[in-house]
Amino acid sequence: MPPNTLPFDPIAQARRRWEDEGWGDAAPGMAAVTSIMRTQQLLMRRIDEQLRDLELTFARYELLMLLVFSQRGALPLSGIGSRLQVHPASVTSAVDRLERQGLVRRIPHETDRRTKLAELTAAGRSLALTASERLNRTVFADPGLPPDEVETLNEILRGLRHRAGDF
Amino acid sequence: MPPNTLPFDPIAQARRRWEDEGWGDAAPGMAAVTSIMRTQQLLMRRIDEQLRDLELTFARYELLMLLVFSQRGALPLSGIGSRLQVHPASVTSAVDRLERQGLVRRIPHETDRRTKLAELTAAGRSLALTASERLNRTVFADPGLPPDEVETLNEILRGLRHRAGDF
DNA sequence: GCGGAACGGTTGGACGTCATACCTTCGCCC
DNA sequence: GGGCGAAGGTATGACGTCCAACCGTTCCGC
Repeated sequence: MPPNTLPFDPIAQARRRWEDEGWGDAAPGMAAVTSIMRTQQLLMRRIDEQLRDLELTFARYELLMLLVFSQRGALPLSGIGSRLQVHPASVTSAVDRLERQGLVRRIPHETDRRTKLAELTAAGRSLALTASERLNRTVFADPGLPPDEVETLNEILRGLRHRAGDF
Repeated sequence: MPPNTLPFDPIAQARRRWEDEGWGDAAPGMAAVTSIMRTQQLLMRRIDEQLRDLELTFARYELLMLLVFSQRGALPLSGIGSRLQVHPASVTSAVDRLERQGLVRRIPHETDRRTKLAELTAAGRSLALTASERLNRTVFADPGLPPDEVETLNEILRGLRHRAGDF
């Protein structure tokens, strides 16, 4: 991992260059998009670092938590895909790995023979809670922002996601 | 791509479940982190869709733009890595592809024989500008937020990145 | 000066994501 | 009720990211 610290803000610099180039109308949006990308990268590293010794990734953690909160402890793969907004092939791949790890089982749908459900195992449920406890403590409880900015961020991104067709 | 639109905000739902679980102190941060992840996913798709027929990805586009703005049109691979905050292996891989596409050339460093520079070709510079024009028009000029929220977002994320050691 | 530490880059492997193509099963409509 | 399109999953392959290990080069301290 590159824990390098730059001597300046690369995004502010890019924004100035955008303006110099005559792209002033697009400069704020460029900065915002780039900021999101970079922040995601930083957070993802921080999270995966916490999950590494549990042999989980954020993608698989999210999938597990989805099952934990799904009462029956089982969901059709298609449901997982639309809930997490990822490609069907990604779901297949994640469930494959979780199944190999013994955290999830594939079971047939009651009536629809096309559909398969991913069902949480006891080990899967237990590991999901361990991981949650750790992420809550080391990342979510202090994401790196004052509480009022966390809320502002949530509101702004909620609007963006809504307009982007997320929900 | 899953252009699926959910009938509710999945992050708001997750937040409520976090609170029900007794994790209220971590709930806002969890929502913020998850929002960043999901927003990045949406934006990345939107961008890659625009770049696809130029045979570029956002990662390679960023690398090209770095070179465009580097006066000499050339930078050491290590410099690219620390500027974009990506692993050296990722730089090698991106430059490999750009070189195959004829957009970049690897040239030796004047004095340090360990170092290689990635140098923009004429085709690389031209394609970078075409891609910029398109992204400015289709994404950056309207990222999906009102202008004041774009600025607020930029400020909040600037702080987060700073405290995360980005610069 | 010289020997070991640090640096720059590459390689190979793991994982996540997507696109495309394909198979099975379901559902609907004539 | 038969056929055809849609839906659920999977396989394959491309790309991006990281880690761990490695090689050659440079730097530095004794």
